[in-house]
Amino acid sequence: MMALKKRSVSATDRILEALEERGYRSTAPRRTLAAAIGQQDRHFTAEGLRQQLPPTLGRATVYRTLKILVEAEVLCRVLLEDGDLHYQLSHRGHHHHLLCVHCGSSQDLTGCDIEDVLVNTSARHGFELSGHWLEVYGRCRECAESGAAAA
Amino acid sequence: MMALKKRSVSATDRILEALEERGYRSTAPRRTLAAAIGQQDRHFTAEGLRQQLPPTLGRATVYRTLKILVEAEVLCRVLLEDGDLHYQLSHRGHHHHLLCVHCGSSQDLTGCDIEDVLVNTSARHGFELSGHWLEVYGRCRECAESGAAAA
DNA sequence: CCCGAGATAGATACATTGTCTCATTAAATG
DNA sequence: CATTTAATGAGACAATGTATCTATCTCGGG
Repeated sequence: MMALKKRSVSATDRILEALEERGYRSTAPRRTLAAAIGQQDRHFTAEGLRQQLPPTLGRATVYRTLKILVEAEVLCRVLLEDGDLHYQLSHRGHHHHLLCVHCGSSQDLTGCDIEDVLVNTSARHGFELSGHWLEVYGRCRECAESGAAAA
Repeated sequence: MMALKKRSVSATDRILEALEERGYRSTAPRRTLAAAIGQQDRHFTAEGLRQQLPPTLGRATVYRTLKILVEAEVLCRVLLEDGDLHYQLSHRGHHHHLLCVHCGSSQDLTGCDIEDVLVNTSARHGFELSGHWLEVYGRCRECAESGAAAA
């Protein structure tokens, strides 16, 4: 039999590779963290992640590592509608998220022309655009079709 | 002579009216707060505002009032590029901000078709859009023209 | 004009999320 | 395997906001 899934493997490995590429040492705490992050199938909070880790793993280590991984673009930060900051695995460089407010899933927003619209609109204001932050909230196809109560 | 400016007056009044409309009582702390907010010409933080107020005005009161005003849509929250949360007077219901990373000014982003793009793009993902959060960072016309160092 | 119900204020404890310091430990390398 | 230096974990500290509680103030009725 062939392997049925290799996602969790590759996510964990991708994290470890990113650390190595950047010259960070391979340590037991980081391997533990990488494995835990690789198992997340939703966006997660720093504290939520920490609860899934051995309590011997220091809080500072969790935050330090998350920060490194965001800088390495392996993780991206997700701002929920209520202002909560979550993290999730990042698949591309710059992208946005469609966040389902009902089931908590998220999809990457691809093939969109938002960047162009922003550039044009900003230019009309004489504004020289350097960056932006966008989060989109709503209900994913599954939740919409299952007739979940509207928000 | 006619009055040259009535902006600060109307901003303060607008805040007080919004409170009254919603059934909140007119109290001395709220009037003080409204006056202080009316004088801000930039987005501000809760703590920054507090420093401009008499220290007898409790911290909880500042936060409580800001929260009420955001709910009343008199103020809106602005997320800076570094993650800092600021507040500023809101002029319209739903809108976005062009935030100058150089001088700290902000303009409202109007006459844009971002909403349409979002609706269409989301629909392609089977996503039923209910809301979004967008902040745009860059340099305003003045800063761009004055040749301020690029970010 | 005063009273009483209920909203509000301020003080302060607490909560959350994250950063900093520092002594100790562990990884990489010759 | 010894040395160098990054990384760890514990816990103090910081920033920002919320919850609790009692005293006070506002507003409407009498």
